[in-house]
Amino acid sequence: MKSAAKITILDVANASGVSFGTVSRVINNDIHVKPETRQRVLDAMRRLGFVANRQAQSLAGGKTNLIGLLVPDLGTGYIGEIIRGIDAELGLMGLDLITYTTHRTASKEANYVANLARGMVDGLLLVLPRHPADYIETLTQRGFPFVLIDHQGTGENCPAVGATNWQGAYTATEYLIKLGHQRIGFITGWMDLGCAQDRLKGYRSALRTYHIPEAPDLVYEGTFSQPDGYAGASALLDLPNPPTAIFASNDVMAMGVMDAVRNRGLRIPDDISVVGFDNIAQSAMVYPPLTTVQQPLEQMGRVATQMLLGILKDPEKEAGRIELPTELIVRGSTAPPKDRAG
Amino acid sequence: MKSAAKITILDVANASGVSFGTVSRVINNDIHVKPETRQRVLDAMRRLGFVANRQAQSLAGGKTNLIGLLVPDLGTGYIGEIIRGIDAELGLMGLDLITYTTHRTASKEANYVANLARGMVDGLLLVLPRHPADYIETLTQRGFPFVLIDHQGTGENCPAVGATNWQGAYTATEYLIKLGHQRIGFITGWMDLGCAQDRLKGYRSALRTYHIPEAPDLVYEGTFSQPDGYAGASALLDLPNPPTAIFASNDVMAMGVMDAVRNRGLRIPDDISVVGFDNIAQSAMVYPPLTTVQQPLEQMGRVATQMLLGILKDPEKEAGRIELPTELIVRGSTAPPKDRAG
DNA sequence: GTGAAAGCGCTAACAG
DNA sequence: CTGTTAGCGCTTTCAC
Repeated sequence: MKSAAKITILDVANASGVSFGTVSRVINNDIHVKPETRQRVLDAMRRLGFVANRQAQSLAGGKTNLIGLLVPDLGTGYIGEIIRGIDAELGLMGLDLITYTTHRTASKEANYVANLARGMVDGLLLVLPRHPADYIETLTQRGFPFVLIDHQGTGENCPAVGATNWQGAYTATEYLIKLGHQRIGFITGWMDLGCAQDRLKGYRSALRTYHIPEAPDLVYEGTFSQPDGYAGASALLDLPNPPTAIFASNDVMAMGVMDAVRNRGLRIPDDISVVGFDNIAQSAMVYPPLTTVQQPLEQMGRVATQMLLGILKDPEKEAGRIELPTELIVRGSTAPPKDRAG
Repeated sequence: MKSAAKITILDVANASGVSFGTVSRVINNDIHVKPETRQRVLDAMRRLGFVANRQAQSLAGGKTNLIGLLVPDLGTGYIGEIIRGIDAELGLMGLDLITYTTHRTASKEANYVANLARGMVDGLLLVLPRHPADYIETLTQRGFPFVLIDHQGTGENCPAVGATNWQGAYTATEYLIKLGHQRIGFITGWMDLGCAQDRLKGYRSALRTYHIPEAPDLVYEGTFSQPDGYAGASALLDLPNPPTAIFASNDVMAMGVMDAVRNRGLRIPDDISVVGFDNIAQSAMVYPPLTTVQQPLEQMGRVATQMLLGILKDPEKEAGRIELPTELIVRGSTAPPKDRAG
């Protein structure tokens, strides 16, 4: 007997006494096959354990039924949530997802994009791309379908879904101000990412609205990772006139902030209020539970996928940037500042 | 000008004045090409923006240079760590990784395996498979290379890497016993997974070693998810004679336990000690930091990948199960029981 | 309805 | 060293 790995439509054709063209029709649910014949082929396929070779299908057919997803990293709840949304939408359409991790390496990113766009997949979903400029032009001009997720293009108008980062940061800062905080520390994310820039802008706008002077030393530049939160908080608390609240540009950094605050024997929220951004699952689990700005991550995945499917169906369709709303989630890590409360 | 998406080796051949066979040699770093010719081809490739079509390469060449990874889920730090290890090893060999998420659906799992094993990838890495029995036999008999990660086969002897789950659970339980705990609650994981079974067995063995009677009502069956930790802890604390320590089969459930404990106004570790398993990044970040059993997740990814590469190179090579050591990490969530300490 | 034939873009012998 | 020639397994015309 032939190895199961090598069963081709030709074997199925022989086994069911039809030409291999007919087998192909059965595979592709072509209507022009007599039900009886179809059944015979189906039986043979099952009996032989036939599985179509995708490489060959795509090479011949020109499409792969595969969507490529490029993510900087996994293991942060952040991406997992987005993927959940993508998977859900894709599953509905019978498309499969293949995920690539760039580990924040711009060269890998561009390389993957080149490969994927070259026959591996039908469309691309790019989460938090680092240097999209490197390849977006190429993608666009060759008409390859793609959607950016959580990227604030630097001018380019391309299909993208994000969240209202500016608004979220503004609202959170405003909330701290209304609580009575005047000195609010801010820890940024990767400043080459639009979302990080927007959060900083939102923070600044809120300060301006409430006529609070911006102190440059209250802004610490981080990279969205936990140690940055720790280092940032340490630096801020070392200031001659330290802040009474710290707003980190994501939850992971906020965890680092909490750690640093506690390690100095200060209490949250009594001595220092802490606010994060994202509302990842852990933010409700830490102690005290973290006040944060929620991003609708799963929904962002869903919407991005829908956009991509739309472009796939009608390549002419113009798709711009969609922004989903953020929401302030107040939990236990924030309170009025001590000097005012006491 | 031809669209960049359609540049084939034929175009490159024409542009550089050689046959397309030579272009293929250049692509594959064949030694039998005059340096001068090679350079000319390389130049043409760059000029035309040529990228080889992977589908065609695999169809013709019989290999894809792609490794498939099947995971139940993403977004738990657990998998992210493993992937980091896999990526590192694969990167060294110039292989790419494509990740599939099964969302714990057994049918999806079997389906993906069938597809992947059929030309999509050269080898398969399966993390925490749910129903490997469904396809392992097929995979084995057709000689398709694969390695299971963190799966305790139910009898089958196939390539796998895991951790010393029994030992880890034994050590942690022993530690609690030596602290003075006599009533130790245990929350299991998915009991159809070997690792979950082993952890339960390790817990039981430790109790037996120290002649502590096993109380069946102290064992709560969970599914590795946070709500289970919450529910399990709630059930255990409702017991007429509640435990003084709770050992959850993973960190995520331990977070749920901590939550439940706190919500009842009890203090950790003063009133209740809590222990987890895995040592995910967050376990050091929660308050109090969690005592847990560390699994060498990244290393598991590395070792599994090395095994797979070994099998890929020499299919005859027999590979069995490898177990990597676990280690107890003592942090702030454990202390002697109150009645004994006080 | 179904068979036959022409590729999809590339690798891998085989000649020279 | 380089050109030539078969396919890889499948989709898609085009006939009948």
